Amino acid sequence: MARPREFDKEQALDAAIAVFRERGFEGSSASMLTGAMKIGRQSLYDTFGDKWRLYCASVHRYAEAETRAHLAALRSGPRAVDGLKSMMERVVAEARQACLGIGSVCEFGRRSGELSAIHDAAAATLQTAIARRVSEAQAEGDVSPDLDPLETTGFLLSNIAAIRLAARGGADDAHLAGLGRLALRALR
Amino acid sequence: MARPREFDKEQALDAAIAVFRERGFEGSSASMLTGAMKIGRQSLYDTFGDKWRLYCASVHRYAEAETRAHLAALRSGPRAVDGLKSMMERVVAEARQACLGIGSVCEFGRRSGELSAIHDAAAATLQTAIARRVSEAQAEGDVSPDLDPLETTGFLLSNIAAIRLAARGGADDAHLAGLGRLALRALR
DNA sequence: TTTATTATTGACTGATCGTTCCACAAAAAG
DNA sequence: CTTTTTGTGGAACGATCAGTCAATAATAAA
Repeated sequence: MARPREFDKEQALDAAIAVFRERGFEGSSASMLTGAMKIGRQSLYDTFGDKWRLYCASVHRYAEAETRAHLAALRSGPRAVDGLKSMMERVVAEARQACLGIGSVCEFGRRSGELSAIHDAAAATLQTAIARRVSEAQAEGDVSPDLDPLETTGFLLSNIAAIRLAARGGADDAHLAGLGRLALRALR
Repeated sequence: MARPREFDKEQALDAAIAVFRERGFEGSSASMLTGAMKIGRQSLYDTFGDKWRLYCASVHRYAEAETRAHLAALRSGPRAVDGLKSMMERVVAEARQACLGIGSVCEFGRRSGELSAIHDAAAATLQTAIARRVSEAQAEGDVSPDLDPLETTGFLLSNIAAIRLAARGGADDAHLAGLGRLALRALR
């Protein structure tokens, strides 16, 4: 048979994600990418197609990993509100790294259907999980009963983005923690 | 004497702002800019220096106009909370146009001192004005007295960014209005 | 060893990038 | 008129861009 691939595809993708997070699509050159991924230029094109496909694959992988992390935090117990709280706390703790989702939304808006589909899929998964947790928290008396679970979910998701954006803008940890705290306080 | 300038400098800058808002710095080419500004290539370099200086001038002018609009909305009466409310409502109403401030923060983070200085100056002006209004609203009983005015200001500013980001991501008007409403509800 | 597949590398493409130079047209003041 | 300044547009700069081709080396199964 043949010579096996010498580099790990997903590991290389993670390196590409790191570059795209910091520099965006337009700001990342092929040489920056191959340098970070530690693969040859030809391997990049053979394995991932072209720069745009690599970007989409990066956003997709990033969105899946991020969704997984959110869902894991949401499962924190014993009460549903504890899950919501640890979700926000994780966001605050990791806000120093730029978010690829926000970056791609800012850079492309809704111009690319391919990209929008990736975002929408991840957002839908996350939305149902958070909304369920909000409803539970309402039943447990930790979230005001006169809040609409779906609208509240949108509020939380949008505040997650806001925290990451503030971090990108240079806000310090205390400021970020305050934002997380106020977002949760808004639910009571 | 000499021939006067045939185009209006600030009007041309507004056209450049429109391009940068939608495409970012890296995504905007010199030909796109001169096309939108309706000036020759040489006039661009003579008048604004180079692409980066044009971008900084755009961000600066945009930040000043945006700050002015926020301050004007804040003055709405009769109660301080009405000012806060109309500020948020204006943001919701105009969220369909991409925000150049968010775009530049996403694209460059804190990499450029020149850009950061522009943001910080605008943010400082806005912060003191909003914080004053929050304190007044507390005195009038419309905002919970156990909220820190400065922290609350940061929360409002960050939610303004969140609303604009949600709009950039494709959220409909009802969703945006809900975000504005919940952000204000969080103050009571 | 042979064969098949993959990685690496350097040279190269055509395009576009930001930017400069230059020549010429236009307009206002002397 | 001339002078002076400004705008325009074509040509071209070197650099970099994404992407391709081809040759070579490496590796593993048959």
